[in-house]
Amino acid sequence: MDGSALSDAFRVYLRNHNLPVTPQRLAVAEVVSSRERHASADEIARALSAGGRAVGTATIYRTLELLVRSGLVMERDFGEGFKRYESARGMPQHEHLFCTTCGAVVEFEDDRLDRMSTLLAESHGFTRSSHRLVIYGVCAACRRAS
Amino acid sequence: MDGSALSDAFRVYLRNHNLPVTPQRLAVAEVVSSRERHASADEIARALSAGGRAVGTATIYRTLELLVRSGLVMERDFGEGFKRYESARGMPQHEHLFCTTCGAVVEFEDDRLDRMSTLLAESHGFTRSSHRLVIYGVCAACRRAS
DNA sequence: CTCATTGCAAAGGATTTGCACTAAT
DNA sequence: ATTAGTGCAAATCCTTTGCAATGAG
Repeated sequence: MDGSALSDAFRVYLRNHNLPVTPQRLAVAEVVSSRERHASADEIARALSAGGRAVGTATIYRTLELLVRSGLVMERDFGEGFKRYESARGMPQHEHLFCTTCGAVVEFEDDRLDRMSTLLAESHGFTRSSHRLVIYGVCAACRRAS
Repeated sequence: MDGSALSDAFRVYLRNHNLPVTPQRLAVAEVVSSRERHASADEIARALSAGGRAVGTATIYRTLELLVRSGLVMERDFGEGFKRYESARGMPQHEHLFCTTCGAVVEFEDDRLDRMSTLLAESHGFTRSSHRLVIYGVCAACRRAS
């Protein structure tokens, strides 16, 4: 039950900002980093409860806000009506494939998209800060099953 | 105050599906098509009230759902916490630039992105149905003002 | 000790739903 | 006449906030 890479980095971040390192904060960070699938606030709450370390809803949201602000976690929105969170890990900018049948998410990187989006923004007078691409479709498993 | 292109098409859609053509439905369609800026449900409600043709919130949402299902209107989400709607008009698939300072939205088309997203999906075993790209940045006007 | 965090419960904003009433066909 | 739509208000869902009790530094 040693700290994950994310919770270690979060600990450092909190210290550097003179913010208390609490077990709740570390627990939330650990759950986010332990999930392969992008977690929603509700899923994080359930995982913590299931592990006997229940954390209040407000604290979960407040911690997620901190994690996002620290740059350690990315906030995602796949149009489901709520947000999902994923560790920023070593993937600085990446895109998502979302299976509209089972909700599976596949990530991938593509340098061309990064460059292209910057150029597209500039050609319309914008200074690009980031972009978000989600491709919707049906994954191989679901296509086979149908 | 004759029907817009959108409300005319909506009328046809409703007839073809044996759904009643009501003044509320046409009014919502007209407001959506009359706005250059993508409208939120709330903005549509205000516009209708301001025009002396107030429509109940529930009806607005139910009508927007119909318009989306008909393919005449597209639902958009710029991460503001609510959805926006825009007439599908003659722009089949297009991308968005979102100014993080003033909220302005600029639309543009790019065939390469369409083709690229299909290929990217296929290379990961997905059958693409659609994609959504939003580039976040600062528009020329806001950059100048800062 | 002092000040920030926690958790609960209440508040909020967007969207949905139940239901008596009204209108379209 | 039938059948579906409308509007209101209550209900839901996700997220935020107020505040007394608690814990970190």
